[in-house]
Amino acid sequence: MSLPYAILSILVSAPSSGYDLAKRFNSSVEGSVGFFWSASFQQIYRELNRLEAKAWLQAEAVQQENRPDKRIYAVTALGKQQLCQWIAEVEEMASIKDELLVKLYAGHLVSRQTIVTKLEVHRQQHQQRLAIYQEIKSLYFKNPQALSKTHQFQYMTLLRGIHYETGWLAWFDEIMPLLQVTHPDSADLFGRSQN
Amino acid sequence: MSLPYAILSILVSAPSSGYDLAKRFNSSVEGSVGFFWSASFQQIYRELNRLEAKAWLQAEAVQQENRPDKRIYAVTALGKQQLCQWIAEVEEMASIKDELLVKLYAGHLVSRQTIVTKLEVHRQQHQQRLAIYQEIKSLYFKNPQALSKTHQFQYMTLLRGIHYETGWLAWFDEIMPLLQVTHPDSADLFGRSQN
DNA sequence: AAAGATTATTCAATAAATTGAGTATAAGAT
DNA sequence: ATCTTATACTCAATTTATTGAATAATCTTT
Repeated sequence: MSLPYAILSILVSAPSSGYDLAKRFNSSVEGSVGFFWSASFQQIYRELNRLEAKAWLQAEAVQQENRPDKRIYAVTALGKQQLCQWIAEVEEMASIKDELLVKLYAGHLVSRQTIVTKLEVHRQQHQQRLAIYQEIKSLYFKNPQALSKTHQFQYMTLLRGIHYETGWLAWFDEIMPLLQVTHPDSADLFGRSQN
Repeated sequence: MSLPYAILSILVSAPSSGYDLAKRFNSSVEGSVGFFWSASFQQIYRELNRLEAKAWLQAEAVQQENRPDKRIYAVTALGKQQLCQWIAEVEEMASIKDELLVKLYAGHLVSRQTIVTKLEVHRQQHQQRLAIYQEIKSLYFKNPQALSKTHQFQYMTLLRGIHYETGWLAWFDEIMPLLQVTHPDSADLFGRSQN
């Protein structure tokens, strides 16, 4: 389980409240951290408490005037040491769990239109994500040579996001034509939903 | 949770034992289903029992002479109907949980070599996966136009795997040079591990 | 003949993730 | 003045996933 380490990885360069962290883990706009790790706000708050109890994090209460007060978490020396140790460990390739592909695999059970519509929706979502990532790139990473070490690594994860979304789009463009054509030998000239 | 549906999706075109299913969900060689959904054998056996209890699956005991007996599961009419219903539902984009990218994000905390070595290992793993997928493509999907509907959809998921791995390789090739160069303004000429 | 690998499956403890409700402050909109 | 939205966080029930141990038959290797 890497959620605690994912939290540490962010906090180590940007101390934040649970609320801010949750946004970075869930929104594709803010921080783009959600691209490589996602977690619900309940998960994050629970984990922050655990990490504080283990003294890997320390919290500072911040009074605010225009909003509710909050607690800003920062990584302790111990936390940083634990994070470094974890980074050095060997990790497995990330496993994928993709509902769309499961559905596509069994796509022969439903109408072509059902699948095509789904693919069109997802294509647009990936397109939008890509646009966001490219926006971030052009705004904050205009000159990659001049980045600090910290930002250099963040830039690399952003590039991964861009390649990921580009890969999706290329795939959509390759398979869409396969779906729209009805082949003469397919014995399926009337749009029936069965094989 | 889509594990029950992922199981149904496979069984609907290929009735199998739990053991065979588990292999398809875990190995990148056998069936390539593990590319888009992964599950442990314990998870699969538990789910098979649940699905049988709900009558979405029916099992047939098969006596074998050269191996232990087994139970072959097949999807019932009810199971097929439930699967179709689920496919028609709207699904979210798959969320990603990638340890490597978390570690890369915090890569500034460790030595460059630590990161470079990791990336080289992963690059090779993705290269190998791609080779497997391309092997499957050239063996079983030589002539995409002539595929049955069922195989056409399996082919599309295979293509997704190929695009995915290709995207990883392109990314590795883009970022590796960024890591190996020490910039004159980086104030880090001696390979120290800190920022 | 014994040891290890492969096939085939079950059980149980623990950890983690999901879902849903709930609390509270304050800003802005209708 | 009330409704909605945003900020900020907590608790608890349920479901899922992970981890580890077992059982048992057969085949292969030493």
